[in-house]
Amino acid sequence: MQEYLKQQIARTLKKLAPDLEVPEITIEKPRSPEHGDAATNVALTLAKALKDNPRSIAQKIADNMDLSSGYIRQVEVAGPGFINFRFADNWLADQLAEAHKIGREFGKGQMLEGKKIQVEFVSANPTGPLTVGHGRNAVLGDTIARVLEWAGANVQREYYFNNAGRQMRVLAESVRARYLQAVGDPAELPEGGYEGAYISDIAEKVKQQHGDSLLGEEHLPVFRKAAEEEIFEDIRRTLSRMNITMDTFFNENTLYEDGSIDKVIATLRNEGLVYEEDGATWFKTTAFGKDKDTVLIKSSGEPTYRLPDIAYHINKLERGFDLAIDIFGADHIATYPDVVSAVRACGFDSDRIDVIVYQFVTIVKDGKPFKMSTRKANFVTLDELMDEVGADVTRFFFLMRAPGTHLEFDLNEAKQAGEKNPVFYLQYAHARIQSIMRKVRENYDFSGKTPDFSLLTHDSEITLVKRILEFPDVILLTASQREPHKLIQYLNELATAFHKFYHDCRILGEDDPVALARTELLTVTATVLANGLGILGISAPDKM
RNA sequence: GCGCCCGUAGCUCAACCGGAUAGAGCAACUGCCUUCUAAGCAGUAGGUUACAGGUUCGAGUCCUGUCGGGCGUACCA
Repeated sequence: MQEYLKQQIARTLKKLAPDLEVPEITIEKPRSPEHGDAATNVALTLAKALKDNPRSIAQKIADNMDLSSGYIRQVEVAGPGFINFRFADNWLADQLAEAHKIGREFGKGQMLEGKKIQVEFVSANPTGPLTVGHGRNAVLGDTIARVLEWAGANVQREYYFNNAGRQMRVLAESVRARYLQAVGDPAELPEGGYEGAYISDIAEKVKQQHGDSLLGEEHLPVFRKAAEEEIFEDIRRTLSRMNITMDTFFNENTLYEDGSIDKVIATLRNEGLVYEEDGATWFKTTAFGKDKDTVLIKSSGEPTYRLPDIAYHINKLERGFDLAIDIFGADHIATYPDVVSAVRACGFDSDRIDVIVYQFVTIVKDGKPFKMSTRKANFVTLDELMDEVGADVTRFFFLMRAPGTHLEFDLNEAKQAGEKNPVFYLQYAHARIQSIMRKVRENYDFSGKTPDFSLLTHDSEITLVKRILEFPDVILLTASQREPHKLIQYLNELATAFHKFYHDCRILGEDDPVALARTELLTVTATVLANGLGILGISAPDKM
């Protein structure tokens, strides 16, 4: 519908002012229903270019539009120069019939048809279980991937990790220390070692497998490997509980082995952006407006994480993705401009990299902010959270708010959320419909009959139909802005429209034609709810 | 100190990249179950959009400054 209106308006403008360059026309759904079903502000934006007042322009457009299709019932100039449209009922009925025919696929779009997109997320190094802090990243990444798929894209979910650095060495030493303790050796955790109980669990497993044959320091790699495998296994299990499956795991080490790292340095050096000083190798970030240059290789010969980051992003583009999306926490906000600068300096199109920065989750426990640290074992794991509130509520909580806002996660509140939780509002709507469907099947036989949606004339029915028809636009909006909370907001409105319908209109007891039209209206409603919840990775139960 | 993000109802958050009367949920108050799930519906109350200027037909949204919070600002990841 939006597209149709845009076309009509553009055509009208061409007719009225042939020389005018047709601007981007935006169609909005007005906040207030009194302003119609759709509105545009083109007249306001064109006032200057046409040297005419907005209302007069709007009136001319309205008078000259071709509405012979019959889809628009009313065109109206209002306020300072908005043009408001009202949809005709037969258009609604036609569109609903179309949605009904499409069935489970309703809402899928082609905006990103043929595009290869990679979403990289979670990317936590295997040093401990995923915490609530990782949750927002994981759920955002997965949901954005899902909605991009609905918009037509071919999406790959990738997890980037590093199993070789200092972190991992300390982790291995920590496991070894616990192992030595377990076999009766009075060892101590290394400085800055990992204190979590899971370290002892891993040590215990190693002990069961190897007995006390690993006393010498040369066996450290065994502990490292055991820790990595155990923890990764754990992470995978947690992700899967949350309905997340990664397509690929990318080991940072690959970039050293295939020479990408050296190539990046060489290319940047060629561009005059790399130099040596104090034994270290520097990247001239001052050339891109930073007040300091950045170390790429430390004087110890060890690269900083920024170097592989650059190589990694180039690698993504070389793999042929039209778009590579990163899900980053606020702590990375200062580093990605360097990566983008370097990628561009190496001759790649950095517009193909898109970074979504989300603000941190503040955990509130017993009314107080709770500072987490993996190393000090001071954290709430995602598993613990899901044990308390379930995967659906966990996902919903992280998706409810815009990524850019600080999210306050009150554990006590989430735990006692129970039936007060907003996710149940959506699930309840779906379950309620299924319950009606069961009753309808017992009382009616609609086999082979086609619904006549023009019988839907009640206000509550019309509102529900309109909401349903917005779904494809919402998918595209959510996909292009990569903000899942917009979908949640929409589903809330849809559920509200349904609950209102439920309150005002009945099926059981109505004559066949009306009952059939309403039943199939609910079939489509349930489909949209299930599709929407599916994109959020949340279940749509048939019973509650 | 400098850079980025944020500040909207008592609380948690929206507001479709500058549009019409700033909206939901929770909490509070009032109604509605002999009829398809009351985990619901209808209603009341709640606001100087942190503050002060500026830009224009029009600002919660853009620019400047102030205040308050978060994150960076490492030869840590």
